[in-house]
Amino acid sequence: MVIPVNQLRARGYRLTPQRLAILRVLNQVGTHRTPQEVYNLALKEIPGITEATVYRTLSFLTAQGLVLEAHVGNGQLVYECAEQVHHHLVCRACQATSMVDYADLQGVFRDLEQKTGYLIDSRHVALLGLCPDCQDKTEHTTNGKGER
Amino acid sequence: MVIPVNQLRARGYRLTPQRLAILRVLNQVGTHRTPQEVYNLALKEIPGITEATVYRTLSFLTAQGLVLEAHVGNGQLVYECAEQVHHHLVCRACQATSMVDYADLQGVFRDLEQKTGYLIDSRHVALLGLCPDCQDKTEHTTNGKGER
DNA sequence: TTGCTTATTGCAAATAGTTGCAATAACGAG
DNA sequence: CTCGTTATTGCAACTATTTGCAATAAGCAA
Repeated sequence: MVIPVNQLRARGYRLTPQRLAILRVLNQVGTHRTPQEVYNLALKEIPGITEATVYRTLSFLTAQGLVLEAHVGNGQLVYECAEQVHHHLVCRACQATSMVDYADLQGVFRDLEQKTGYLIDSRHVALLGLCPDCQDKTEHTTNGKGER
Repeated sequence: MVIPVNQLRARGYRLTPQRLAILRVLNQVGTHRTPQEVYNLALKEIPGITEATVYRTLSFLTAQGLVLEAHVGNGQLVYECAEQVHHHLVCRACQATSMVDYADLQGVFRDLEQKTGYLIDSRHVALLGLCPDCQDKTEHTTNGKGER
């Protein structure tokens, strides 16, 4: 993937080593990254980078549309590259995530836009649920705390 | 709305004044509440209640399905009563929210469940976008920072 | 009603995330 | 290449959220 250098500069923003490093980190792997993970990985490239910068850069990149932000499960904020439109299924028991490129969802969004007049830009929705494995496991202990 | 006292007790949990107060707070108004707001309101009923308890109770009630949790906009965690299945459209410019009781979304979820085997229990999805008003406003200044 | 078990709370310390501000450095202009 | 403007960073203080642990009190049984 090509880092959209020009996009940033064209909009009057600056292309700093910190931003490049963070983009590179997010490009490395195709999965979600928490701010802490991003920080640790970026630290290898930019030894002096701070957590504050990572947090600020992540929301900046999100605002610029270069990065997608999602709340996975319990409330963990995660980030990943805004390469293509896709969604996630997250198992609330085992935290497994599957990526869903679900065209139909887009269709529904489009309908919704027509009905409400909203312009929906959620290209990254995380849906909570139970994966097949955990459905089996929790069939008997519905409590989540054991039965005592 | 009736607080489902029995549900909690039946599952072996206890019905404490703190939990009742928090449920009452969330029942008072039909809108989202941040943990801080819940804390402030609960404080009026239970003078000694702590923030830790509020946070713990909110996630407890969420886990029990009595309360819905959603990330609105920027990453604010908000809670509200789990009265019925519905979703939200949140304008990322003016923070306006509209409630959507959108049966079609449920249909899509059902399809997804069939394809993936997941059991989806997201009954509260917040979709980000631009409301009609803000679309007009931002037509000219797409930057969000002025143009300088 | 009294006592017992143990889920839940409050407290305080720990961790996560945000923000103000002065110093730094990107990058366009000359 | 050098300079000036100002976006961005680092630092440190601050706010938000989580967690361990001992004390408390729900709710069952007698």
